Amino acid sequence: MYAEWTRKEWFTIGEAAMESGITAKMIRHYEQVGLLPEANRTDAGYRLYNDRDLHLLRFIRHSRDLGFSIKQIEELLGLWQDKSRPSREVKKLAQSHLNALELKIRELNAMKAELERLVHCCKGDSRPDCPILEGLAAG
Amino acid sequence: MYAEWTRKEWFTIGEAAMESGITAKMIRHYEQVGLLPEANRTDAGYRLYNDRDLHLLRFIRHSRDLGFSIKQIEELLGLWQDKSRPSREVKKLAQSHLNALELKIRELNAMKAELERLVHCCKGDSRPDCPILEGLAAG
DNA sequence: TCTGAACCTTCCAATCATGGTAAGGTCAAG
DNA sequence: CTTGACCTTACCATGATTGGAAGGTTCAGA
Repeated sequence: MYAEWTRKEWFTIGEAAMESGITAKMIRHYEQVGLLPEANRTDAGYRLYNDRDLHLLRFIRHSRDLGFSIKQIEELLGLWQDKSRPSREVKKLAQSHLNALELKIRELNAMKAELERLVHCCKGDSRPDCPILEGLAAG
Repeated sequence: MYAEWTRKEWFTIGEAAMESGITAKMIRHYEQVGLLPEANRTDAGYRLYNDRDLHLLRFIRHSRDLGFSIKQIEELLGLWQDKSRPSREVKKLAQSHLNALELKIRELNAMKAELERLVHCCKGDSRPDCPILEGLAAG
């Protein structure tokens, strides 16, 4: 046998967590709710992850970073693994999430605008009269 | 006694819900978690609300509409009822929530921008190659 | 007066993603 | 062989809201 450089084959859940940016806690959780397949185990019962698993974990992490829900990520994973999916379906899912994001942003911006209005009206000194409270009371 | 027009004195929880825009369910909940004082009751145990209570409920609703948390609303109510509060304190609370709102908006906008980028790259047809999935896999 | 609808009550549970704790098993290094 | 860092499972908590179940009350119409 020739000595050759190989990357690490198996990772504990802690290492997988470091690699993927998902906490060990959440990895176990994702497995429990069926987002992840059951992990391989050592004789002692420790979970073991390989490169393929890490790839999956990173996919999940990036999806979560974009705000997809667990249910949506489940769908994305299905599409990802289905090599014959029509990209139309992926785009539809992404577009739908994009719409939700935009709606949420609009809502938050409306809150922000109104709150800014109130905050700008309030002197913020030691006296009690406060347009913020008046605004909340009056609507 | 002279007959005089008086508005309704007491409201059931259902009527208070209609008036305030907070569901009866949530009114009970707010009472249970201490946001609201215990309501008056009929002999039969029905909750009864008067104009003052409705005023309070509306204050809560408007606060909630601006995205304040229950805990923050509790503080706001305390300040509202303290006629000698310095408006500084109200403004501080509002400003802090405003900062949180702005942070959240920035996060959502970052998600939106990245997701838009991916969506724009994806043809969304019947073929399987999909930059969205590739983007999620690559990060 | 009976009946049924529309109220009301309390309690318990689920959502979603995440974090925390406790009580214990495993493993490598000193 | 002990120590400390890891791992295991199981359970509980968060925050705001919603839902249901099981039961009591009120009120209008027949």
